[in-house]
Amino acid sequence: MRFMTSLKFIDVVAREGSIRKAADKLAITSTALNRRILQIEDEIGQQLFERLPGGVRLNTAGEIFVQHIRSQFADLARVQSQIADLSGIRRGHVQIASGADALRRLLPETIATYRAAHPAVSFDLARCYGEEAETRLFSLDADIALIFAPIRAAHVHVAATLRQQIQCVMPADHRLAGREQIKLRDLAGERLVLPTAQSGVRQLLDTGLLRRQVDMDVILESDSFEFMQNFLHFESSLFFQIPIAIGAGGGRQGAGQTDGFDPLLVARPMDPADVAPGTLHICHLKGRVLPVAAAKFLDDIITTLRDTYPDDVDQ
Amino acid sequence: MRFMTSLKFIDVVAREGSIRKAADKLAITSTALNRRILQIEDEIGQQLFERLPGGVRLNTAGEIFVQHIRSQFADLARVQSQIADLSGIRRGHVQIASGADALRRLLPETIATYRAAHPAVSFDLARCYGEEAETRLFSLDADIALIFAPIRAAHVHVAATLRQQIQCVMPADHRLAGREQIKLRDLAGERLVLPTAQSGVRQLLDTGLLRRQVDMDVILESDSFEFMQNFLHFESSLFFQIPIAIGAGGGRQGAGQTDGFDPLLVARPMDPADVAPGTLHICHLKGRVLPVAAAKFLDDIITTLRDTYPDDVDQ
DNA sequence: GCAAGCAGTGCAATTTTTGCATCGCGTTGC
DNA sequence: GCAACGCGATGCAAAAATTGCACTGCTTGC
Repeated sequence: MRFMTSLKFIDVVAREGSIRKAADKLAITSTALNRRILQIEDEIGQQLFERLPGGVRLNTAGEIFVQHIRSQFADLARVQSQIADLSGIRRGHVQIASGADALRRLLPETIATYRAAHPAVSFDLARCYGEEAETRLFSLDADIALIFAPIRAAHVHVAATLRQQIQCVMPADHRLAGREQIKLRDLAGERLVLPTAQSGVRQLLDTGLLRRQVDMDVILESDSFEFMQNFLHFESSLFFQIPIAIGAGGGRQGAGQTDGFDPLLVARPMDPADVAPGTLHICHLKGRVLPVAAAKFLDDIITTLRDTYPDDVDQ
Repeated sequence: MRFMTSLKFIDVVAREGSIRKAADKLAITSTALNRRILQIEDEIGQQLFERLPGGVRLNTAGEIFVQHIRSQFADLARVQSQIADLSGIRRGHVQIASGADALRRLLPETIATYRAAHPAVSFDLARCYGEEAETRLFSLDADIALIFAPIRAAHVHVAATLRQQIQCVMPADHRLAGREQIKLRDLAGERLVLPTAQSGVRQLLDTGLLRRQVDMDVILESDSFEFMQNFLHFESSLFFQIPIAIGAGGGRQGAGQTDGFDPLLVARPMDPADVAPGTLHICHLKGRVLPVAAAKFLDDIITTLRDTYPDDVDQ
């Protein structure tokens, strides 16, 4: 897109915080880039960057302008996908910011199904925590965000929510494996593997644990569910997941064994009285018209979730 | 704005319907313009124009793309005015599509007041009838529209409305000048000067006249209120206006004589039972964020109207 | 069937953009 | 406190793009 290059350049400089670094990334010389920026500032009639000894930084005008640039790019993508849609084949690119939970099973499955129907659509998955996901929506680096945590920013529109009760995952021969539900006091003396403090699952657990003085043995913290799950094969301990991450059916949350999930492990729900259910938020930027591909995929996700967890989806 | 020229070119070609005519208008050769368009079509990967023997015409993809281009321009204007606002002085340009009614007194006064406070803001006034005003909003050739007629299109957002009773204007010595209200049957035998059929005033009159079989003498039709008003100096007759066009105060609609209005003429309201009150709609494009200058002016207009006609403004 | 008007194209002139070398400036590290 | 470093800015020549001219092929209207 030749007619967008200058704008793209500004965006990159803003992200890199330095003309030279941005020039490297864009494979041109810093002088060429520098002059393009000077030229645009001249045309706008306003400085967009503060010149600092270590590089450049957006000033207020620049912030406004860069936000405009990003929305132009997002809008152009939407228009292109709309135009491509005219020819029957749906083309496009969908950018998703998601927590680790949804990346395990929900998104791989949903994306595969979607791509089977629309092979010309490509995807970009960024794993991140709640706040970063919201930032990505705002900077238009993500079309859709799946956040298992409260929504903070006002600019986020929640298209649907899914209630999820935290599951306790353990070896199939664990002493608690027979229980229908796990209570917090059952965890006393157990070896626990917990997600990092930023994780929504962890925050819900912490809230529950704060109220009750349960003496526990936290042997490990990790931000990788895959690691934690595999760790259980080597040392008998407990870790925590939400159903979408293990593919557990909604109605029969206690079913434990689920298709494709590790056969040596079982999942048992925590008692809702002890640990409150969390909410997965499926969001996009408020006021934004999504590209057709992204809009349709958003639809698909919500439909999939409603089919799987008919009672827990709200819109 | 160098980085927008190619897009501007496409917009002009779309409007002109011919590359050569557009090239003339843009003061470049048709070959240069032709190649820019071919290049962009190439970059988009899609034809935007159908080539006809007599010129070019947008195809569906082109329609979508041109709409995108126009919204980009409008958005750029908004961003620029927002950036200019940072430096304290409000700059900008406000484009208004309005019926003749509001152009007579309301807009001159309101714009003058606004410009006294913000001299760096310029205005563009296009006189047009309801449907064209809606089109202008959609093609982003107008930021704000004042329409004294029903709103047809779904893409128009009505920010405020003003009820207006049609006034009958006559020489001060006319036999009806003594009446508080004019009834349709009073018009029997009178010489009438009517606005054109497209006018909202005319449509309301016609609706009223249709129900009653009043025999009238239409001696003149015109789309110029100024002409009609001056005509009354030479031949005693009646014409019709709404209060905002003659600056009549709201509560005392029967006051007749109003500041600055022709001293030889008086205005008397039509009986609402005979001719229904009309509605002035103050609108902008739905979903659009107006530039600061336009947004503030819209505010000013509504405030002015509410001050003048406290009981007749709805929001 | 001929003139007029249209979009598209090859080629040379022109304008714009780029890269190199270099400057001035502020920070960092010894 | 001074040298080295990294930053953005600038003069100038090379490279790349855009442009204008002359011309083609096509359709329509007279």
